[in-house]
Amino acid sequence: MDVNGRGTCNSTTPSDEEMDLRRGPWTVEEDVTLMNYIANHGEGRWNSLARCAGLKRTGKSCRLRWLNYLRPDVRRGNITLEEQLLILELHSRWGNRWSKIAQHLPGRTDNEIKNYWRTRVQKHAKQLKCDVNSKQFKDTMRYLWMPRLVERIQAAAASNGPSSGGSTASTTTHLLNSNNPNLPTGHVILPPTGIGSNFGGAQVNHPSYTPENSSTAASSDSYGTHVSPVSDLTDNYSNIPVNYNTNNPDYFQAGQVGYSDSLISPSGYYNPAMDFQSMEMNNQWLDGGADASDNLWNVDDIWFLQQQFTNNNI
DNA sequence: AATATTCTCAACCGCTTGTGG
DNA sequence: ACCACAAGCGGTTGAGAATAT
Repeated sequence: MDVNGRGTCNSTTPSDEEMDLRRGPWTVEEDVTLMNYIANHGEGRWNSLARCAGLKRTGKSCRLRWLNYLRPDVRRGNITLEEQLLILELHSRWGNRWSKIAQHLPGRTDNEIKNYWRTRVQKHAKQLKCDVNSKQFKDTMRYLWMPRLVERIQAAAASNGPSSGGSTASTTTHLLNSNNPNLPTGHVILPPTGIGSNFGGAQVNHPSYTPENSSTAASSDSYGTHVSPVSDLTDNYSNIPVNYNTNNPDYFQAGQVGYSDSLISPSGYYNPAMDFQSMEMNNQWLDGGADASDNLWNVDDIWFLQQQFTNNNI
């Protein structure tokens, strides 16, 4: 096979029938052909690239294969805890803007992040019997899941020691810090002390969003994609005093924007369908039945949620 | 061991946006 | 301003793998 695109490329556009276009999984030969062609000619102009390379594929298919699989800087393997945290955080800002989120996770593709969200995050929402786009679930992510991830990252860092690579406390801090180049500017989340939100009577200052970014988060994008109404959490609450009194003080710092809305706010976000009895029945939540990397909540978390829900539902 | 069910992820599809004539 | 085409994006599907029964 001439991997150099046969020298001169026929510029006519044969029909699909003439091309006898292939579909489905790529073969090793096709991968090699595509990689060699791009190595010699660069990427772009995907339709003509496919034709000139002698690939019986659509340009779209070639582009996707290259971007999601063959590109040398594509990172494969499990999503790390830090990456999970970043995905959750960025999704809370931008919604299903997978490509935009992927830009902040070097080597990860939008497809991979999208798959992660669907298979892991939506699975948890399903297990909780609530909608993944519900405020209830988003708050649960923000005030339980994400802090839990931070804990685990820091625990891993502590056990690995400061000199080890990968997940270190400084890495975590870096990821969460506004100086992190992977994060949008002005981004500050999960400082070490203080919790402000009214999470079950305890007010929690929203950790992640400033008034300026909340306005952008609230807007819908040009695709009409749902964007997390994060600003709903911050709007109108900037003057509410901190009144932290939960037994879970370590996750969010007072400051930034006051935030008093909650899972169980008087506005009625508590959903009785979020049934912790059933959660307990589902031992995945309690005994590690799920993959360890997914099992972000433990008995204490669930007890905490139950207490908060109970106290505020009287 | 056989079968059913669930999970994962690569690939496709349809739509929107960008660009050049 | 309009059209055609390419590129990009997010949603969805389906085959194979993994796990449960």
